[in-house]
Amino acid sequence: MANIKEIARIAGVSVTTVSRVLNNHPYVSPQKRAAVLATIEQLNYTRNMNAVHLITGRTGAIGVVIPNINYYYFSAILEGLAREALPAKYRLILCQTSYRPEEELQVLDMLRNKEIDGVVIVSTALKPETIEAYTAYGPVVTCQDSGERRFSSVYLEHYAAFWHGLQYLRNKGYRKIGYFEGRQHGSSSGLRQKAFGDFHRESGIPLHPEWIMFDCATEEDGAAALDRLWQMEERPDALIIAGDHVAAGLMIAARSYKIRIPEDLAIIGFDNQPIGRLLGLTTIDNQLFEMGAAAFRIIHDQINEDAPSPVYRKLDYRLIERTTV
Amino acid sequence: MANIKEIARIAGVSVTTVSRVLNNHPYVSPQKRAAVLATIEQLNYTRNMNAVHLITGRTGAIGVVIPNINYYYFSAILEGLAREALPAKYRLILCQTSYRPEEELQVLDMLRNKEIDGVVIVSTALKPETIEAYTAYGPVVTCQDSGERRFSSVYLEHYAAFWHGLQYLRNKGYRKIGYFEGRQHGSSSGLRQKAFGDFHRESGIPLHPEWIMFDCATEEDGAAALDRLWQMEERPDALIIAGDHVAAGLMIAARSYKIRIPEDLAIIGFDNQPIGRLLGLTTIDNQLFEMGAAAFRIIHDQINEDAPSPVYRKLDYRLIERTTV
DNA sequence: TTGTAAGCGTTATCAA
DNA sequence: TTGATAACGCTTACAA
Repeated sequence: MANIKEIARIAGVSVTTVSRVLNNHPYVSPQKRAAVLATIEQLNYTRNMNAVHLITGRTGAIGVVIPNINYYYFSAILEGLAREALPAKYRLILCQTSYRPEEELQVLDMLRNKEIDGVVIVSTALKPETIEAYTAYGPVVTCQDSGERRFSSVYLEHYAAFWHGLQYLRNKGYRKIGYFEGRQHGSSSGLRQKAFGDFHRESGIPLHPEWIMFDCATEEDGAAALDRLWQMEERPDALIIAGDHVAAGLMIAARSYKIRIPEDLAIIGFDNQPIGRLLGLTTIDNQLFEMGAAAFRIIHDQINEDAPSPVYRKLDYRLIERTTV
Repeated sequence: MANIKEIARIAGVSVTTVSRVLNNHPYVSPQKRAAVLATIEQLNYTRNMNAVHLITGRTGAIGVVIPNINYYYFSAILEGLAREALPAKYRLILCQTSYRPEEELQVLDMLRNKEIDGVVIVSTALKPETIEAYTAYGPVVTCQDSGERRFSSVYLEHYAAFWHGLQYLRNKGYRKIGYFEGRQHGSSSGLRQKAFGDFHRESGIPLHPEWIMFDCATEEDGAAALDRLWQMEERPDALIIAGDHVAAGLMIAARSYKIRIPEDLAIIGFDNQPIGRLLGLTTIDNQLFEMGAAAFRIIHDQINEDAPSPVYRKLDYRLIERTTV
């Protein structure tokens, strides 16, 4: 493949001039510019971007740490990210980590290696301290609340949002509340668990630990959790479920038990997913698209600063009343 | 940041020796190796990968052209791709294109620019001729049948699979068949449409064009298409639906019409998605994970050849009988 | 087993 | 407005 030197030679100019044409710099006469462009065309030339990255110290790429692209929660954030990043001419390097720390560190190491200009951590198993150590190499944004750390974050107040949902159930008269959750140990999940505990304590409603089901990640997990619940002697009359798709699985399974919703069992979901809309699921919207979009905007701003201070951006939640409560 | 020269200077060796240590080459004495490693540790050094990419002409990255990560069909292929690529130490550069040719060309241009070592095209709006032009710059694999082109492909026989599904419906006694499809103009979708037409012609079953619903991409589209269908005077007694999630949306909506499945309406889906499993949806499995995995394996093999011949890998489909037919 | 030096293909600097 | 030439940070002949 031709390189810039060859273009220069054939066009009868210096490599500097070719470079200027390539980068739309001023101070190139129309004649030379035309000659260069013609030669580029003729030789079907394009730059070797690795050389550009080397000398400029920039790559125009953002690394994305994401546990699983298959789940709505993550893919919606990613979608928001992509919608902002691609028009801004940034590429996204995706790393699906399944919460494996080695994989997550690999992306952070890419920042160190200069392969990427910044990192967006959608969800992680890493400790905040570990992430902080990498901020020396470039901007890092997480999509979860990590407190006032030395890196930026865009986050939803999971504690308040969950509390709001529980309060809503209580106001509607429900006193026996079950809870389906994804990961047991996770930043956002931990906040929701705390809200669940604190709410019961403060409102004096007795908490049934056996009605808390962890590891509900898929529709089928939701269905299976209902099976377990319905084998119990005492059952809840309402459920709060992290993830509308899990709630959807449960609702579908509920039919075979002839459970009427909300008469026998009220349900409130989380994420405002399309499947929940279809099922009339009452849910809490948490602005997933905006989360991704905001994360990119922060990274983008910070890439051009030399010692950026971390930004903490809180997103609002919103209860969407439909027909399951 | 420190560079290889500085490491060499401080460790008291040449840059070559440092490079050898970095790349685990033989012929380095234990003493020097130790000294180099100690210095690397001490200065918290890592390579600038852009320089490595420049000199080696490799980047260890694969570009992925994917219309939308949010849809199961695509994300499942991506998942399969990631499962093979990441352990092989390849990174995936994801470009969500929404079938915009400019975006798709951008990925192919990255191949030209040496930013990536190969391209996997999950689904595309580009003409095969356009793609062929880029094979000069590196290996390209598509996940759809493009005929015997100058690039590789992993594909499902959509025509045969769809025919199989239609035949199955016919054998079960259904003669009034409707059809929900995603994109009207698409490579795989075109094959399915042709199968639908040919099947009716050959079997003498009258085809009702009004029962063909295009642009069914989401659960809600499936529900809406049922609405339209149920306003008609004459209705089908069976449906073949490209995409289990669309079928799922329809099944959920069917409840409010009190439609019994399969007594009033039989349904056969496509993709074997989890939501379909939950609903007992009869479907056609098309090995999406394997499709992604195979695509990577082909790319991976071809990266090391200098003039690789295209590989055409056909995947098997399988009808999964459940309860909706 | 080690080191010198020549690339890789760009952009940046500085002088003309 | 132009062009030599020096970076950028690494790998790899080739020589020792």
